[in-house]
Amino acid sequence: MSVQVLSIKDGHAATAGSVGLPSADLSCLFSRQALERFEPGEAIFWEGDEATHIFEVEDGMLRALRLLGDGRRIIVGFLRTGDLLGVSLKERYLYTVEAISPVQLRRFPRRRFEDEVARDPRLQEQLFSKLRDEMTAAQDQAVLLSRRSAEEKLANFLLLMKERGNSEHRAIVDLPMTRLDIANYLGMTIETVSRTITKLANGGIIAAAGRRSIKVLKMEPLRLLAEGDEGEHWMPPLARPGRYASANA
Amino acid sequence: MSVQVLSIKDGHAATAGSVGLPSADLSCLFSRQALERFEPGEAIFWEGDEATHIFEVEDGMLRALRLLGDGRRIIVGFLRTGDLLGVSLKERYLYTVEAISPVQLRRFPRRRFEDEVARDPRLQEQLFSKLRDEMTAAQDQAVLLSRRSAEEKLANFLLLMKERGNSEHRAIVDLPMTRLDIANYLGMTIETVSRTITKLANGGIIAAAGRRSIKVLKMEPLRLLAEGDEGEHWMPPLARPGRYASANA
DNA sequence: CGAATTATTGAGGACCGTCAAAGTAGGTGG
DNA sequence: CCACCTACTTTGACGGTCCTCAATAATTCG
Repeated sequence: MSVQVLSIKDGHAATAGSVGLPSADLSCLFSRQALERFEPGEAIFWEGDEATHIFEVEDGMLRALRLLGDGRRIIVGFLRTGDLLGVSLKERYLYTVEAISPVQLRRFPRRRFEDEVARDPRLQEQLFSKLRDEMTAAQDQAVLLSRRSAEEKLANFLLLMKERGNSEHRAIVDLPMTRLDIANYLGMTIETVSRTITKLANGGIIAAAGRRSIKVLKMEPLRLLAEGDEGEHWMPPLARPGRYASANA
Repeated sequence: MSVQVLSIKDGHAATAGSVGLPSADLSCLFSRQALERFEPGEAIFWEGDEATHIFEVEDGMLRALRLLGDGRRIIVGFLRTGDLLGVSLKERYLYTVEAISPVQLRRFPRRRFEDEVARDPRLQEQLFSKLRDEMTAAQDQAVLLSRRSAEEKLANFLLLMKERGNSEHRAIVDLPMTRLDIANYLGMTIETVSRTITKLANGGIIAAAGRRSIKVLKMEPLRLLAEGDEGEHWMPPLARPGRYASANA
């Protein structure tokens, strides 16, 4: 396919593949880096710090957050095993990242990362793919936030966490983050998060299994709630209120 | 610093620097393409369409929107002169784009675009930069949507539109989009948008100059509103309610 | 086991969404 | 050129949802 290229940098000769595949995978860049551990609550970096490194999450869950002028806290995303951290940045990190559960990750200098990527079309392709995923996630959050009711938001959140959960076959959704994290991700208060969970539990749609995990009992009603098809299929047979937005063209 | 590398790919030799500037600018790719015109309301492409082209906006304003299952309309962004359209995509467009004002743009086949970019490190750099900008915009919208009050959201929106406005020196903010567009961008209703504008006007912070433009009279109060420092500096001297979110680490 | 943190539940009220109607452009045809 | 029609915007009244404040309950960790 493509001719192998010997890349030379700062006097160091770095083979870009030699015998087997070049650097078949972005992860290969990280695989030789030391494994670092972070305890829950610890920060990996802060919003505004100079963006010197890219990270790959080996294990655990993290939260990315921004602090507003008045002290309000906004969670812009949750990171899990396999996620790359810091690829979408210019000179400075634009959010703080903290460990939620015990975390293991590997770091790679941003400069070298960019050099390596610029050098290998396969890595380029993978990086673009990651960036597009991140874009999609950011837009999905925007869509999520513009959902109207608390129920709708939470239903969507649960489905999101379920899809990305490792135990794919089970109906158990892991929620390592606190209620405050959820609230700050969905743009509501912890009280409303709590009340909405209770409400869904009373409706028989979910069941709280411990505080940090939830079991989905009825998948379809949850999906319908998430799509905005409120009521109609579960507990209180409320009259369906009118529609929200109208098309205009 | 680092040794120049001649990269060879698929038998094509691409100079990474050579004499002059290769294709100095991403825009150069588009400059030879035919200029296309769209009238207000016309769609450039639809969500779900196969993503065959990349576009560069020459003139005018567009909206990018997604339709939810229940017919709700969500505006995920506004595009202006100079913006690239479709770079963050995989196989399919993930939103519909429609002209708001009369629009002129140029299109470029996505395949060729990607080839060209893969070939020239300078274009790569520029593309990454564009992608990062788009990322930042998406995240900023998420932050905007998680703002609490309508006033806060609208103040932020006005400042956003002002910054990106062409008449940088004036206090006039152009709003070519309808109230419905604004509402669907901020996650509220047209009535609330309208009421909030009236409220700001009554407070002497802005003045409506025609239907589609607004004059900012007092910059500082607007900034404070945008930051969540509500009241305190303008009309009704309300008691400041308690804080919303608390830190937790 | 006790202290601190996190989660749940309750009561009250503000804000914004809903429904409804009037007002304003803007455009087309008589 | 004005009348009329349509689309958009503004304003009003009302009710529901969710935020605020507050107290209690459940967990975690020393």
